[in-house]
Amino acid sequence: MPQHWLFKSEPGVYSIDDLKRDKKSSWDGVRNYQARNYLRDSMKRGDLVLFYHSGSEIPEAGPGIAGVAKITREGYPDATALDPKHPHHDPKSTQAEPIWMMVDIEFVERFPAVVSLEELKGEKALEGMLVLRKGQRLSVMPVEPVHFEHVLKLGRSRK
DNA sequence: GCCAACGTTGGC
DNA sequence: GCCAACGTTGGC
Repeated sequence: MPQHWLFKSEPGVYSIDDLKRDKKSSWDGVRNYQARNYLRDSMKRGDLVLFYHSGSEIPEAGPGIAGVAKITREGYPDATALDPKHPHHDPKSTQAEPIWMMVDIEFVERFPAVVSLEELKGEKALEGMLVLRKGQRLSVMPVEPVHFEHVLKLGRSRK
């Protein structure tokens, strides 16, 4: 059984449409230990990912879940942390002992319209969902299967 | 090991 | 642009 996750991205930086265009992408740049542990230890090939748009600079494109992706490659060393010229370079991370991890994902589907954070908060069925917790800043987090299924239903039910 | 200072995230 | 929440850093 595949597990379920939620990845946050600022759509101005990388959106579901960018992923649709690219078909696949490496999920690099995560610099939080708890998130790193999920990337390194828990994510498996075939796991499904809710693609979340956060803090958009475009006011009418508020935060929400924009679509679905799938994990195609399990955790491996984050190349941006090892590259001295990269803005996300971390001198503490080395080839021999990499600190930060990334996974690869591929595009699965884009919802006809983003399921807004406001709508998610109003759903009884999503009570307790991690991303809805106040002060929840993890960029990568697990999602319970029932919550995942409910979000899918919401996302597919609109035009 | 405590905790103040600081930086970042992200909703509003 | 503001600010609450949180993680990290560094002085002691």
